[in-house]
Amino acid sequence: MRERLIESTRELLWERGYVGTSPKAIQQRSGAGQGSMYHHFRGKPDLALAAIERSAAELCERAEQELSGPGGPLERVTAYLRRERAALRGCPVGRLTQDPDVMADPALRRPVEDAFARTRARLAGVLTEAQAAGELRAGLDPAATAAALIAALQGAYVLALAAGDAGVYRQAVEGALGLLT
Amino acid sequence: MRERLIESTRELLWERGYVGTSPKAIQQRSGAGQGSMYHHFRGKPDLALAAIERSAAELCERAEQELSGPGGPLERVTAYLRRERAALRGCPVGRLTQDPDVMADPALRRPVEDAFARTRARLAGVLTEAQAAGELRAGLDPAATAAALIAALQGAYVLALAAGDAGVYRQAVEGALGLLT
DNA sequence: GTCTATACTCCGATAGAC
DNA sequence: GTCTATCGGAGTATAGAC
Repeated sequence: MRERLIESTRELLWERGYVGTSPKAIQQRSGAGQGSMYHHFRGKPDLALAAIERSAAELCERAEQELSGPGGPLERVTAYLRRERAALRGCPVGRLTQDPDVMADPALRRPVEDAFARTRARLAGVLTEAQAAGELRAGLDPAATAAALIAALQGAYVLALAAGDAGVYRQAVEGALGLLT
Repeated sequence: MRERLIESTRELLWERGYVGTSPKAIQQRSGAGQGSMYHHFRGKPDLALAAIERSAAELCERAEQELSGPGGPLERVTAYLRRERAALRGCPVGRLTQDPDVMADPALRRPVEDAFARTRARLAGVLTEAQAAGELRAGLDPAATAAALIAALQGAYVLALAAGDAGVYRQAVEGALGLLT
């Protein structure tokens, strides 16, 4: 049951954010009762913490898969950027950033902060490799470029959601790749 | 009073989103009473519509100022990207995109959709000018590049919020400019 | 571990007096 | 135009039985 509660909370945080997710909704989706939920977790923030930590870890792992995968540095960056993502669902971690109650709680906020900091650093590292391999213009600042690329991904979700069209996500990603190569 | 209600709602939508903004909070911030609010507006969605339309219009106008301002095409794009923004407050329009209740209501959603569609188109136009002037690589797709740049801005807010540091916003913007020029 | 009962507050709105 | 009263439901939890 503990597991079902965490997964249901992850889904709801993704779909509706922290303020928009009520204990009752979590119970209904997971099939757990009131008592069960408060037995496993102290309350909504505690449950949210478990859910957020898992989502943040997943974000890092998936980035790591592509950025440490096979192929040359620029190829790996391209694979990372082009990965299939559910554009119209938004980013499960990036979304939390817009939630004042999450950002106001240091415990809830830390996993989000760490996930982006680590991914930015990892991407910057691969960009540095790309420069060393002569695949990328030497004049570019790897850290700033990494920030710009990850920002483009996060913003691509925003534009796709605004347009109600996943094609806009892909367009933005291809635009970023066009600038990079 | 009508005016104060709209402005208070704009602020609250910006800070806390649609789900996180209650009629009571609007009344307290604006100084209006229950009766006053429901006299001027039919309810929360009606008031939110007025607030969202104004914020969306403002987004377009400010973009227009820079993109139609003085200077060469690439210079105008740079001015647009580099404009001083309250990074840690997020984008008042982009934020709404993460709000399922806003996106589910066609009336509330339209201003958001239009604002981004128009800004993307306008920026693509200036990028085309830049290509014509030889200031920008001819191989780039203006529409995709415009989407990528606006996405980078929107995502820069996300990264800055995650890091709790406005410097990250500027870093991402400079990274995008580095790729562009 | 899970269930039911209970509590208190806030949400979003309506009604009618002034 | 604004105020107060009132309302049914949802949010977030605690207590105690099973």
